[in-house]
Amino acid sequence: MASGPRYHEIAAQLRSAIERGELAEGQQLPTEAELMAQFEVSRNTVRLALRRLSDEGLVVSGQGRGTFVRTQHRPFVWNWTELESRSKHALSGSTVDQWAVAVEAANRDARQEVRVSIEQPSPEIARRLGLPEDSARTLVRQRIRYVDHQPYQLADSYFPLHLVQDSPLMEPGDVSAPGGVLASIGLVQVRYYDEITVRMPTRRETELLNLAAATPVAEHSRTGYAADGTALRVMVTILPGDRHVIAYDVAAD
Amino acid sequence: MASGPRYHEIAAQLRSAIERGELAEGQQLPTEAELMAQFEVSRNTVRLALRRLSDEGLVVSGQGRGTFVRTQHRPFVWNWTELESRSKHALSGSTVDQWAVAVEAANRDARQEVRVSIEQPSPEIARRLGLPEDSARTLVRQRIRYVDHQPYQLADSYFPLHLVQDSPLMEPGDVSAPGGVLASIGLVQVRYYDEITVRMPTRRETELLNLAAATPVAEHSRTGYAADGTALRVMVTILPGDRHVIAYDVAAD
DNA sequence: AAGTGGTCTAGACCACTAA
DNA sequence: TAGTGGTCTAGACCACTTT
Repeated sequence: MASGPRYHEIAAQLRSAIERGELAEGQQLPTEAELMAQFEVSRNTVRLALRRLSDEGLVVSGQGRGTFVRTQHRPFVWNWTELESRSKHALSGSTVDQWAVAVEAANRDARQEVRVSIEQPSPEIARRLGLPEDSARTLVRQRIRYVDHQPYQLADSYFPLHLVQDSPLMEPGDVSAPGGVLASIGLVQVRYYDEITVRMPTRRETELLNLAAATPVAEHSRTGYAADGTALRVMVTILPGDRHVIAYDVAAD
Repeated sequence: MASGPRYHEIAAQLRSAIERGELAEGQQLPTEAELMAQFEVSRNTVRLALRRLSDEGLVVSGQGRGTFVRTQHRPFVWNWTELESRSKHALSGSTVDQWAVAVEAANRDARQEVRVSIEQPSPEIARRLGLPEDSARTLVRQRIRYVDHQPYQLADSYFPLHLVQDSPLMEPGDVSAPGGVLASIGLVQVRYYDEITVRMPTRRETELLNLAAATPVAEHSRTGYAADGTALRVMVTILPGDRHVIAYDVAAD
């Protein structure tokens, strides 16, 4: 049996039941009391086993409700090769955010809360924007984005302040323009550099995004450059793993 | 104080000490016995607090050793826009795997174990390769890749069997050729489609990659296409979040 | 009101690491 | 050998959801 700890074995049996489909998605697992009786162990041992499954993202527990096999969100595919050009080539002159366009194209409800502020950039942001660490100031647009009224992602944009002074970007609330807001004030991005890291969410992210236990996030940061190589914008997006797929099209040269 | 559970408060104090740098990277936290005395709680409560920090990826515990502030690996940046062309344009006619080239360019030791087999593809792989789900057969090359003798990533490639029959790809062990192995047998990839998802590792991945608790992974799948639109290859790479950064260059059109 | 998981206690022995 | 975290027990009360 090569058993190891008791709770590993209990977790293995439950995991196997889930993988065989014996416990279907969304179905309730036996209660802790039932598992105590079934395996003849203490409650703590049962809870260790359930915790192990929860750490693997297989189950979720709710106080007063029970423990359930985790259900998959329908993930949203973000193709970062096309995302920006979508709004640029949009036929309508609508003043809707490009993100909202993509979401509503999938027949889902899009909404976002925007907070605008002026801040001294973190060393990381300053580095990406090619700004001096000390004196620089950035315009920050922090958004919380909702799809079908569920929090979906965080997206914070950083602009060198001197480039966007007195532009519409400093207005609170959604802003947009045909061809993109940056372009409308003469700042044309010709290329992007994207970096993606994978990590566990911070407590703040867990609360803002209402994340279930054991839900990792992708931190996607896109730096946009002008033709002369100047960095115009950094956008840092926090994408919960249970509701996003990140996609790219790449030409082999 | 808005306290909530006792162990949340204990975790918050320790977290704050870490963020302030009072507890530096790699430094040992107070032992569980010390924390019991300091906060006047039972051991279980201390362990709940530590577990909370461990779930956030902030600390790691080792039996018999203690609990320590987690140290950052030096992450490896994978630029998927350039990765494939690197070997294609390589000056040397060396027979080294393109991945190994990239790693050794960073002055690190690269090694991989390769297992070759012929399998019926999973529905997901069959879909990506555009093969019928039932009858199809694929050549599978499963690799475990090591950097400086530490497991680093898993990379499984899938080829439609009829395309690579009797080719060098069916040899076990490393294979390569100037310009790429696929190209050397007349299969030229002109574009790729990449998808990235973020999730917790399976138990198997945890063990193969020797992952610390609360280490999420990126699952990167790249499908390569010929000029006529035929899918030639799917490569699924499992990248642990604590040692990888994924990068892309994107042209704004 | 009954039943669920969440928090917490007090104790015990075990497995592993380091001195 | 001493000290660490890992596993496990038995019991209690609390917070929340459902009926």
